[in-house]
Amino acid sequence: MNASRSARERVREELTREITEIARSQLATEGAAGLSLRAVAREMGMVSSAIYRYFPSRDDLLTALIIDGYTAIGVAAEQADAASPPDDHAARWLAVCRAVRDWALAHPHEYALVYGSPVPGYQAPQQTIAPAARAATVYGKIISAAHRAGALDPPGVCPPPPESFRPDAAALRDSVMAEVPDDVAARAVAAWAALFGMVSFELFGQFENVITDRGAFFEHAMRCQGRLTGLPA
Amino acid sequence: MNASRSARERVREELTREITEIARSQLATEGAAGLSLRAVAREMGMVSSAIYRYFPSRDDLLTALIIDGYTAIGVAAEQADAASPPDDHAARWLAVCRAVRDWALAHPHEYALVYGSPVPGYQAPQQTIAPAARAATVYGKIISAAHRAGALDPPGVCPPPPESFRPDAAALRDSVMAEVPDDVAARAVAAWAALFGMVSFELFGQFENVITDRGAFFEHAMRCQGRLTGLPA
DNA sequence: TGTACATCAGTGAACGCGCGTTCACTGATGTAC
DNA sequence: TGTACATCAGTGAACGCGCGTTCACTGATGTAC
Repeated sequence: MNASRSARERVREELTREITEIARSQLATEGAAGLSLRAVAREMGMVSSAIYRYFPSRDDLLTALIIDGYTAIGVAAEQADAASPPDDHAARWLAVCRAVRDWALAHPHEYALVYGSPVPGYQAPQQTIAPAARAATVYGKIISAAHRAGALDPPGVCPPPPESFRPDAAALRDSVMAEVPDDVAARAVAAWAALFGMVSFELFGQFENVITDRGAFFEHAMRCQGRLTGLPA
Repeated sequence: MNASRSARERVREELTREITEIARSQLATEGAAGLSLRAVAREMGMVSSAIYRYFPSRDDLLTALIIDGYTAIGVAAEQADAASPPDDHAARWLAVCRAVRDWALAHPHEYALVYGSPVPGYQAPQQTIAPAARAATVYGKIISAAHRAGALDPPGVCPPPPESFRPDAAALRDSVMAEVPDDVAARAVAAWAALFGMVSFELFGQFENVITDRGAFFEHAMRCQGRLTGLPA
């Protein structure tokens, strides 16, 4: 029977989801290195070997969490962007920045899992690539739209990007930020990296005793980075 | 006898150094979470409990490694700065950036230990604060010097920093970048975070399939960030 | 609708491993008279 | 210069722990005739 087969499948999906959720909450208290199949099983009220019906190994569970992490950040970015006035590109950029930061503050260990130091002994498989690009895609669309609308300042302060960046810029145009010229693409990537530099600095404790009002400072820094990319103030 | 007491002490210092060195090399292959006292002892040809004559716990060994890491980055920054023409502030900034990146690429796990996700269950003690500031101090001196020489462009592209940043700016003037106005301090901190954002992106794999010539791109991005701070091109 | 068979989820015991830390000890090195 | 004592480094055994993974099994759920 088709309905009953999918009944079993529904239970399976539900339990798979529950496992990743418990794993996620363990991540939140122990960090990635402390994630243990046995602990997850314990919390599920299962025997540890039962987990292997759902994930063939610990690394596969980690992969699932990484994909979820990237996806969650991507979704947060998408929602923040969608809630902003489409023609106010600077506001959209700031909204995405805030979304990334807010998500990171709310899920520090998950953030560390995807944007922090790699988990030792873990090699990220191919499947993580597409979800990883999701937030960047939102960003790319904003830059593209701003460029197409003629809303981007001329380079001004920035020197031209290196020759060797040309093929990368072409690839970026094909994937996430259509039509933008090389120099805009270069500055855009730099600003994107700067965003995560700020978030990581805050999250990993580098602003301890340095920046008090981190939300306001972050906003300011991201405005500056936006200006660097050519976005209006 | 004083000479002989210091003989014993010299051996002690030597062995302490050897332990941290072996620990460092283990860090390089296993990452921070995989650092184990027993493995260090094994490689020293000692029994595991002997390590406790030198470090009261695993965390103390970690602390020593963190301090060494910050110090090494600080020293690299100092040397790079000292080798640059004192009046060419943009060159000094770039030299420091390159020094940080080169060191990070040469010691990825040590970099991850100090600037990556915090080690789970490890709380950084007070002793790590001073060494952590060493590289930033070099940077602060460059910005101060540039400001004093009148070599910094007016803010231009950047909005003014938030009110709440004023006390932080005052503290920064007292510690690492004397005399600079609030807005310069704010942009300087943002650029500093951007530097580590770039290095972390590269090191933690975010530039995979995105940036090909990472050295050249890094240089370009850091030039842009320098311009953002007001440094000349 | 009922029965024989196949699939699948979960069990429980076990393997083999490495870890941090403690503790009573031996023996060498240093100190004081 | 020699001897009694104190300090210290390193030993080896042990405690108690948790881990990932395998494997033969039981029993429930689903499938085909």
